[in-house]
Amino acid sequence: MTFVLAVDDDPAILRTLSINLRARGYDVETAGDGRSALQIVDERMPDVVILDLGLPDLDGVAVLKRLRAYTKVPVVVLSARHESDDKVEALDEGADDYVTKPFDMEELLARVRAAIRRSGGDGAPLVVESGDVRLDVTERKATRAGENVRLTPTEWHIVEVLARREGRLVRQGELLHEVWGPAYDRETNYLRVYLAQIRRKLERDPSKPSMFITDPGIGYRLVV
Amino acid sequence: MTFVLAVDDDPAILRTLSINLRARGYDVETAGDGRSALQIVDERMPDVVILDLGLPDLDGVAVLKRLRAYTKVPVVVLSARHESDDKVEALDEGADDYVTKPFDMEELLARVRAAIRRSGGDGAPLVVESGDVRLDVTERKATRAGENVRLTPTEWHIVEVLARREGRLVRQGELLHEVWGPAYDRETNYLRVYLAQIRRKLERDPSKPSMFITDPGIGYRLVV
DNA sequence: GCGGACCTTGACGGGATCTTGACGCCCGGT
DNA sequence: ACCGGGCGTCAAGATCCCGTCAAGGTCCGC
Repeated sequence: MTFVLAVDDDPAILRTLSINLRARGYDVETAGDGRSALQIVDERMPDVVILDLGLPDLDGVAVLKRLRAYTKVPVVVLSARHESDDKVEALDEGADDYVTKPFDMEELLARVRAAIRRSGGDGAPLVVESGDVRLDVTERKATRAGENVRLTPTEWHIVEVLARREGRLVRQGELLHEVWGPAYDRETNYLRVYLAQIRRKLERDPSKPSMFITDPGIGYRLVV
Repeated sequence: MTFVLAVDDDPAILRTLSINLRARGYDVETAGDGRSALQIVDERMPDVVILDLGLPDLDGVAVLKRLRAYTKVPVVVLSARHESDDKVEALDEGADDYVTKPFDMEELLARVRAAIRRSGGDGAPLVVESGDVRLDVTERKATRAGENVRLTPTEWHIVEVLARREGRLVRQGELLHEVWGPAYDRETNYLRVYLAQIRRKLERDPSKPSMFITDPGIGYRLVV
C-alpha cells in the first residue's frame, strides 16, 4: 500500500485530500502542523509527502529542510498563490514539485503519481566491487569470480546498509535499527551470525575478512 | 512503457479508460480539463493522447491546436455524436483519428494502437526470445515451439512489466502496484498464482523455471 | 440468463530462512 | 595466570515464504 502523508493546517483541505487519495487506493495520514508531520515521517516513512508551506508552528520550508536532512522522500509542495518566494525556496530545498492553491485535485493527483514514479524509478544504481566480488545492490545480484552468489533478504539488507556508506563505519545500533527495527538495540548476536554468513559467502578467507571489517565494540564497515 | 494521456471532463469515463488501458499494459495519466492536460504534456510527453472535445475550460479543439503548436504526438479525439462540426474541425487541426461516444472500448483501443503504430511507436517493439519461447509483448503474441500460447490480460501485464526490464529485478511491490494498483502491497499470493500460471504455459519445466526467476523475499526477474 | 474464461481468495506442505542459545577463542585488564 | 567482555561459529527449532491446488465469484459473449 502506497503511503501518503498530507500536511496542511486547514482541516477542510486535509479532509478533501484524504478522501480523494483514499478513493485511489492510497494509505493516507494527515498532520496539521510541522511537528507532527516530522513525527509521522520518523515513525513510518511515507512514499510521498504533500506539504503545505503555511503551517502554524514550523515554516513549511523548515519542515522540508529537516526532512531533507535524512531522507529523499519525494515532497509535493502546496503553496498559496502569493507565496511565490516560499515556493522557489522550497524547490531549492529539494521539493520535487509544487501546486498552487486553490488547486485542481486531478492535477495534484497527477503530480503525486509523477513524484512517486520518479522516486520509485532509478535512484543511482548502487554497485560495489572488491577483488573478484561484485555486489549490485539495486539489482540484488552478487557474483564472485563470475559465479552467482545467493544472499538471503536479511543478508542483502545488511549489505545494502553497509554499501550505502561504503568505507565508513556503521554502528551496531544503526544496523540493528535499520534491518530489524527500532526495537532492536542489544541483539548484537544477530549481527555476528549474519556477518559470519555474509563473509562465508563472499570473503576469500572468512576468518580473515578483507571486505566486511569489524570495529570491535563499535560496528562494521565495508571496505573496497 | 507506452504512456497514454486521457483527457475528459467525465470522471467515470476517465476511470473506464484508465482501467482498460492499464489492463493492457499502458502507463496512464488522466486530466479533467484542458489546462491540466497541457501541463501534463509539458512535463512528460505522452506517446498518445485521447482527447474529449467537450471540456470545461478550454475547448478540445483549442487544446489540440495548442498541442500541435509544438508537438506531433498522436491524438485520438472523442466526440459526442452531435458534435460533428467539431469533429471535422479537429481532424483539420491535426487529430489522427476520432471515435464517437458512446464508444466501444475495443474499437478505441484498436485506434489507439494504430495511432501509436503510425507515429513510430515509443521505440522498438518489445520482443523477448528464450529457447523455443517467443514473447511479442507489443503484439500480445506468445509462441512456444511455433505453437500459439494464450495468455490472459493479467498474465500479459505481468509479462510486459518483467519484459521491459528483462534480466533485471522487479520487486514484488512494483509488480503489484503496476498491475493491480497502489492499494496492493501485500497480496503476494496474486503474484504466486499468476507466476505459476505463466510458468505452466511457458516454461519447459514449470517447477524448475529458467525464464521467470524468483528472488525469494524480493521479487521476480525475466532472464533470457 | 447460461456458459466459459478469468480473477480472487483461502488453505496447505515443504523448503529456505530466521531466531535463539550455547560454546570456544582472543585480548585487555587485574 | 585468571577473568570477563566481545566476537565468531555452530546447530536446532520456529517461522516465513513460495509453489500449488481448488473453490467460489465476476464479467462478458452468446
